[in-house]
Amino acid sequence: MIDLAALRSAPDTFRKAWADRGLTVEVDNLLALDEQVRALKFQSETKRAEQNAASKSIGAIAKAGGDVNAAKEAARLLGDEATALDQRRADLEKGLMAELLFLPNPCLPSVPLGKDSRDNVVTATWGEKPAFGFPAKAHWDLGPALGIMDFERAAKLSGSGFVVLKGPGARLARALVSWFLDTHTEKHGYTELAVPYLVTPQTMQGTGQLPKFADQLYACKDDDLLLIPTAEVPVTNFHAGEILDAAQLPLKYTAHTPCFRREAGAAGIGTRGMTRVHQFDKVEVVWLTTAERSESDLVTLRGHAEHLLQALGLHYRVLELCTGDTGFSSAHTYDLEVWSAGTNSWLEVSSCSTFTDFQGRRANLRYRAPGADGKPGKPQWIHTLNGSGLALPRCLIAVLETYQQADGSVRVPDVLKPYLGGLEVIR
RNA sequence: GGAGAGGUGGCAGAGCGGUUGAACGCGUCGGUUUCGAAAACCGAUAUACCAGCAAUGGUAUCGAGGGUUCGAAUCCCUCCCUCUCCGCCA
Repeated sequence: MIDLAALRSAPDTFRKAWADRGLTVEVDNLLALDEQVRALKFQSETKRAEQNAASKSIGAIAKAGGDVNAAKEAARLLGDEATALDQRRADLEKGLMAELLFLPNPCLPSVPLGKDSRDNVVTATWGEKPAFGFPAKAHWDLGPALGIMDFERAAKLSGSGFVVLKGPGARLARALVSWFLDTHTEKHGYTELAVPYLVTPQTMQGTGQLPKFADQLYACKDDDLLLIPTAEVPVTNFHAGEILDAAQLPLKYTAHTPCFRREAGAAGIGTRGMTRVHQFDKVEVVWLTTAERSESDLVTLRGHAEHLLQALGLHYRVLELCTGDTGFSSAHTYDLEVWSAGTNSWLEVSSCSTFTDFQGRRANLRYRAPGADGKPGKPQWIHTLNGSGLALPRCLIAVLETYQQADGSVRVPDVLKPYLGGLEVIR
């Protein structure tokens, strides 16, 4: 959620920021609505103050044994007026909020301008495309042939967009999760969380999935709970409503969860195999930090995700997303894309973003730092960051396709061997 | 799921429907004292919004939402959560 006070003081900045995202926002309407809300609020509060004063005097009159009926009637009228004004305020404000919740976070000024993914900027590339002396296969051929990946039986269980991993395939996925988590907690200083996969609508709103992206979420309607599309949701909201001590920051959390996504409207686009499925595992990293350091922390966070790809020996590139392709809640995003040798294409395995105070405001995440005079300062909004570290299916794809051999077997990357009981080759 | 108890400020814990935004205590911060510290004493210690240069004033918030009333932390209803016992269950 954007800051209404900021919108008031610099409407053109927001207008331009939203235009850069390809969005036309009727800023003047918002401001007019805001003005009405504020005026009504002032009026109703003034009335309420008069009523409170009147009520207070009734107590004194009654105590003195006087007649209280006239005063009661006067107070009742004041109360009715205040209620009427406040009702109008509440109606208008509800409408205003409903609009605000649909407005995306402005991108930082440094973000490259652009319309869509074609305008994203490649800022770095690591490693090289693996060279094979044979035609490289895609994972949807390699996996089933090795007997570690079963799409047909998955479809029998759950329909399209699901996969069953089997034997060494299942263990390889588990190895990746374990190694990711161990690396983040032991080398990068993260605290691991194991969180609920079902959350309330309120929680979804905190990170920005609701109200705008309801159609992408699986909902358990009988219980008013939704399946998380990413660990970002429960982890970022973990401290929702709290005022943290500045000395605690930054808080760095990592969590492994399955992620559930309806992928409505995505059918047919890069959906073959397990590149885009309705349920996948992911290790996420989340930072709660301050405005002063959120941008530099984003680079650090991205480095933690990159470290994993490098240690796995996977060829990847870093994209800086343009204004038109940056996600709704994000102000600045780097994507990491790994090379799929079997399909000659790049696959997004991580998206690292700073949300500035956008989620902090929605989730009511604040911190307090000592002021210049040493006394506790005013609460400030927390800046949130997150990144995949990393998304499982596409890492699995990249590992299989990168480490495949002529006979269809797959070598196990060195860092994962301890997690696979020393297994060298999946065959 | 059934029965019961309860949800009040950072914590602990009071609160006849009427100067209660909320006692007392602890904690925290500032000051006095001290060579320094402890102890003691004094004072200050929620959040948001609105008006104001500011001082300050106003409104709201005692799990959430409704209701009764001139007035609700206090009464009523609904819901949520926590705890205890029973049932069920990985």
